[in-house]
Amino acid sequence: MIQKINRMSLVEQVAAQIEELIQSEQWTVGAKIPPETELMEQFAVSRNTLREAIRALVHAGLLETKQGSGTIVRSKNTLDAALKKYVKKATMLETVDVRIALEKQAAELAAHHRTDQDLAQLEASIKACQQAAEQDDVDQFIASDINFHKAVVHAGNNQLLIQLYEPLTEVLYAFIQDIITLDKPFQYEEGLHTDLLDAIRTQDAEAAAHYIESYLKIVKENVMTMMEE
Amino acid sequence: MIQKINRMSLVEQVAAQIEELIQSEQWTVGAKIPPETELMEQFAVSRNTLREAIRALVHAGLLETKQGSGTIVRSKNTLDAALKKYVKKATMLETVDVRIALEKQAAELAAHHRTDQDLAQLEASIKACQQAAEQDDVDQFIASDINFHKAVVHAGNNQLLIQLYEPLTEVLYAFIQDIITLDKPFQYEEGLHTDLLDAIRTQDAEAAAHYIESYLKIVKENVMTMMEE
DNA sequence: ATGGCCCAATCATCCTACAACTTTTAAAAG
DNA sequence: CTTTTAAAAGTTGTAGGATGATTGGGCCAT
Repeated sequence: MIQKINRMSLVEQVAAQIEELIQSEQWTVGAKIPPETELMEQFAVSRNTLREAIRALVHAGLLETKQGSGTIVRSKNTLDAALKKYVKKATMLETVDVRIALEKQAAELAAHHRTDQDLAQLEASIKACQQAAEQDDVDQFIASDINFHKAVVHAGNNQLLIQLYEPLTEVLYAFIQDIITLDKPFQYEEGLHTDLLDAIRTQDAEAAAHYIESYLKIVKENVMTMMEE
Repeated sequence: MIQKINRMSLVEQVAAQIEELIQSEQWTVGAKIPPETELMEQFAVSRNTLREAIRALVHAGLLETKQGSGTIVRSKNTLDAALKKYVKKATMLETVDVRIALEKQAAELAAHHRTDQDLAQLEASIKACQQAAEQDDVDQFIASDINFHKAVVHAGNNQLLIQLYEPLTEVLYAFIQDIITLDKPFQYEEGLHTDLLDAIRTQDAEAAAHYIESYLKIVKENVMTMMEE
């Protein structure tokens, strides 16, 4: 059996290797990578070739270059960057509907697959929400609330779903902030969280999906009223 | 309010312009773009700068270069390429669960927002399935079936959701082929499609979600039995 | 300490040259 | 005239060098 020769261009090879370095966390997010001159030697390619590879990853959102300063690792994967770009362009209403879709499914999966560790994480998130609420710390509360929802999605144990969900949260952060601060003197209804937690704990998928739905229905209504203004 | 100075590099500017050309279909998918020498003049930048811009878009999956031949437009948007890459790496089980999440939500939305045009498209897809089934044309049937599900998602009228769903279908195509050809002498249960169509027509969101769920549960079970082998 | 200046490091852009590959053209062979 | 072969032209890939622009740190005078 004769195989086709895999003729990857040098640029692609270099880019793939750098991606691998980032993926394996040998180059960690936030860290500065070696300067061009050094990388030229290490990869044994010309300046042009190296720069094209780096530029490709910069455009993909994995790296960020600053003239005069250097190049740093910005993100671990491409999908995250691409999704963020798209979510930003989408309307808030569409984003919420997608969030409902993903989070509902995640909650059902969580009810099936949740581990003791997942439950502990969920409880910790709820406790953080309580504390933030007691101290009237709105920012902290939003962060904790989002952490709770992230924990639900993580408990679902579906990597692809997690990858898709993650970028949504960041975009929603600013929005939720608006709702809470604008809408009403913010008060924490703990029941929304604990009901969901109980459903996941007792592995009642149907109830878990129901609670997510009723919670996000409120969010959706807030979005729609905001759009009317 | 002080704004940051927008200091876009030449490469970014060129890349953005090319992306725009592709997005606006002035450069259509499959068509060959002008050679480097020509683009250098048009953008009034050096070859390096132009090449870095093109390379970024090649890496993103929008363009494809072949040495000695030229560069062609490969895809209209970045998300599609990035998602495909990720979905390919994900397990089939995870992919199916994500598909359930998106398609269920889309079906509910479709029940609310469907237009007469959407209904006509759904009916046409069902008819195509029937014809393919009568002629025992498996490939054609799978294509028609996928078209039906795409039509459902499109009827949901959520661009972000559509963007996320689209890449899943391609990956699932080959898989569905395996199920049908391998599992049993393939027979078309028209009820699955018509029930869903009726639910969407009568705007019964709950029933629509239910039919999607029961349909995809079968798919999921097939995936799980295949994985055991 | 503060502000201004210089200097080294680093990325940005441009240029030229050549190699590798593809397509077209034209010549040569039948 | 058709087919084959070879040359030529066109296009992308890689290399190396040169200069400009920006950043960050160190030095010095105030």
